[in-house]
Amino acid sequence: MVKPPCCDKINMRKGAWNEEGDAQMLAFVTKQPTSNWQVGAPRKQGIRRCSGKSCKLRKTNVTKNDHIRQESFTPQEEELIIKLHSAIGSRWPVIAQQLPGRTDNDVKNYWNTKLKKKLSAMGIDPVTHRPFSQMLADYGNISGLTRTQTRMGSLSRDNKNTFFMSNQEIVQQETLFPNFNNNVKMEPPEVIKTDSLDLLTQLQAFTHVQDSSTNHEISFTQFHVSVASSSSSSSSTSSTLNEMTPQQTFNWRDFLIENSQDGNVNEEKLNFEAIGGIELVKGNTTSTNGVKETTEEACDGSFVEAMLNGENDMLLDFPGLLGEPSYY
DNA sequence: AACCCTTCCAACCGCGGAAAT
DNA sequence: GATTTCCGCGGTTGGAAGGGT
Repeated sequence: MVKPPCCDKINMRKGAWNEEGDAQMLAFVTKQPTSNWQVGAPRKQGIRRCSGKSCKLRKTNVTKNDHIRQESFTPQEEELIIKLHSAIGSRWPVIAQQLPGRTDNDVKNYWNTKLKKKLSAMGIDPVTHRPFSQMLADYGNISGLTRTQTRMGSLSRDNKNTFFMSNQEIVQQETLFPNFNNNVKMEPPEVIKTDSLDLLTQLQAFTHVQDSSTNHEISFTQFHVSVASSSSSSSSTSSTLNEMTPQQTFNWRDFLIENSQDGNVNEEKLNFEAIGGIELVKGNTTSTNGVKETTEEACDGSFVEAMLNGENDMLLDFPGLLGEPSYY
């Protein structure tokens, strides 16, 4: 047995909503719990729209004036959108979370209609956030690398794209985004402010991958993030940085590096989850008596996302990232 | 005034994963 | 486990509004 269809899509109304439909919809959604208007109930109330999907979207737009900003995006918001898109791609709900008063659709529309063109005009590919010239140059150099080297090379180039632009590109960006090069500088601040943008900048900064045809290595700069103790340690969701009070210092190096307890072997293990342009990777580098071995795999970026959301007890939520302390 | 072009944004479409049966 | 629907999300479309000629 399967679930009955909520909507046969016959006699359903499409296109713009009118006042009558809005009134019906609002009367319905204010009476019903959210779980009810996600299914077929709206149609039973005479609202001739297919499922609650359309109602939900319309409600978002109708109630927009109450809490959503109507003015155009500020340069600071533009910068943040570009940085976040560079880091996590077109995950608009996540990006919109970092922009109070903006919906995911607002951000998406702004990106598609304005920012993509702006970046293209600057000679930067809005998909990879790399200069077109560099992409063309790289296009001829794809052969000859192993799979890992190719991917790590990509990560490296993405970071170069973020941090090491040509003078011409920097001038272009300074013209269009006066504050943009706050992101370009490699050095993360020693003491971290508690807002998401800085967290992202630091995430980009801590993984600096050097790539060559013969080896690659991961390094980072030590710095600290101020985070608060969670008031409810068992829950990691819905806490925001604004609600937190800095109480303790978290050291990235302590988190990322596991040192061997064996005094006879000089070992350390570096765990990482890195933002690499359009890629997210996690893995670890084990160094035994100076011999390094790195494993990597694609990841869903949940760790990065948790940090962006200010989930201060993220270490408890990502035990798999640290893995079992194994040395070999 | 009429037409054309551009911009903006609400709404729709289709996909993939989750949930229900 | 298989099948079907639900739902969230990214991408796209189309109409309204405004500006230029």
